[in-house]
Amino acid sequence: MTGELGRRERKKRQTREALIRAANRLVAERGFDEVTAAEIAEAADVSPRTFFLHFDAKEDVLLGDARLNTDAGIAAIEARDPADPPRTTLAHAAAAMIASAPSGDALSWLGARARLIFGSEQVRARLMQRLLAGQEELTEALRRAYPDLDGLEARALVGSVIGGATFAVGSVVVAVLDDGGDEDRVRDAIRLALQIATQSGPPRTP
Amino acid sequence: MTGELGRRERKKRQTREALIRAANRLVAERGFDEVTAAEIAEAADVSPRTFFLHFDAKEDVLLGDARLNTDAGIAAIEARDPADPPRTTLAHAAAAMIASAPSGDALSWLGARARLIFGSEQVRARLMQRLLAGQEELTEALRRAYPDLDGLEARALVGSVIGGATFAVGSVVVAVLDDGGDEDRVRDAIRLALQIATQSGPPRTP
DNA sequence: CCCCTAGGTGCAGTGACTATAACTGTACAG
DNA sequence: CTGTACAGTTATAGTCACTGCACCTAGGGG
Repeated sequence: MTGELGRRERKKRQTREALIRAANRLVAERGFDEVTAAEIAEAADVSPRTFFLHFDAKEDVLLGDARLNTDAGIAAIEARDPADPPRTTLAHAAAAMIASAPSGDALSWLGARARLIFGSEQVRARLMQRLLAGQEELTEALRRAYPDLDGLEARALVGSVIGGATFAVGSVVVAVLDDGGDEDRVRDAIRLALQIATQSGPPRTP
Repeated sequence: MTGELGRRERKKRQTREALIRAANRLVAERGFDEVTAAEIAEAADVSPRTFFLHFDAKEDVLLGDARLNTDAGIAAIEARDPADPPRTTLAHAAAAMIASAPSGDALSWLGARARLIFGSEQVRARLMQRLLAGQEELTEALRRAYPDLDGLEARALVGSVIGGATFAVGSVVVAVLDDGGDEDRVRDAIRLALQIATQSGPPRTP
């Protein structure tokens, strides 16, 4: 067992990569709805059945690994500044989840793929669903970090911050893309949305 | 043309009501995934095709009218207290949207149907998707109410508050239902989640 | 060299959703 | 009262996402 991967594992990855590459190309050319899963498989030169052995849903081929988002969020919670209140910690977690990328600069990755991900209502919805699914684990992580927190309160906090950040980012990205915005403007918009979503609160207290 | 509806319209409503009743009964008995759209149509004594003429998706038969949610939110924004900042106004809108009911006491209605709506991941996801779809109109309403607000900022604010409230409520409702909670506990949990989601904000400034 | 296993394949099936064309009762004009 | 336009419904026949199953083949361990 060295760090190297066996031939089997390498071939599996090749197949997966081929599917991702084919999907990105076809969807960029024709749009998500105009491409069938079978076509993606065909373009990657594998059987249609194989597509669904690698991805749980057609949308997932554009979204990377779901664990990645959740793990990034959990890591951010565990790396919290002990002085921060839960909401602030969660704000960092939300930013980490939304920007989590396979490698390299996260916001660049997201900016470049924003058109693919947010260009279809279905893919957007699937992304939301996946972030939602990760909430349970995030709540556990938050309660570990703040043992005094009530269970329902923790859930509400996690949902509030994660959901808020996700919707805020989704909304501005779609708007910028509809306006013909390029990768840079998408990145700036994401930053703005995260800032607004996580600063929160009425200015002072009237 | 009095306030009365013609026979045609009445029959259409009867069909729709029959579908909703059949769906509620079957789903309560067997769960959302174990009921096909064709079965609901059969139980309502209409053709499967008719089902999809009344509802865009199988999930929608449990969710009422999408316009209802959006309109309730817009109404809340238009009825704002001029002294409130945008975020506070949006908090009211979010509460109105989530609790909007066909008639009568909203939270009771939601509490009673929570098991049906939040009992299936698919239905939950569809609800989120619909709330998301209404964001554009809410943003317009918000900008009408606060003309100085920047477009992207308005979007981020709407997404942040609506998404936050939705995820928070969804999360706690599922938790309470999983715990075997009854209608009353669901109502209380919704109230708590809305409060946490809309109070927001780290104590002061970082 | 052999055997077990995991990735991949082919096939047949389920179920959501749709396009199309036809049918039926209602409304309404004349 | 009658002809006609049209909305709601229907039957038919799809398309497409996704799944279960039996099978094949190649990797990798012994």
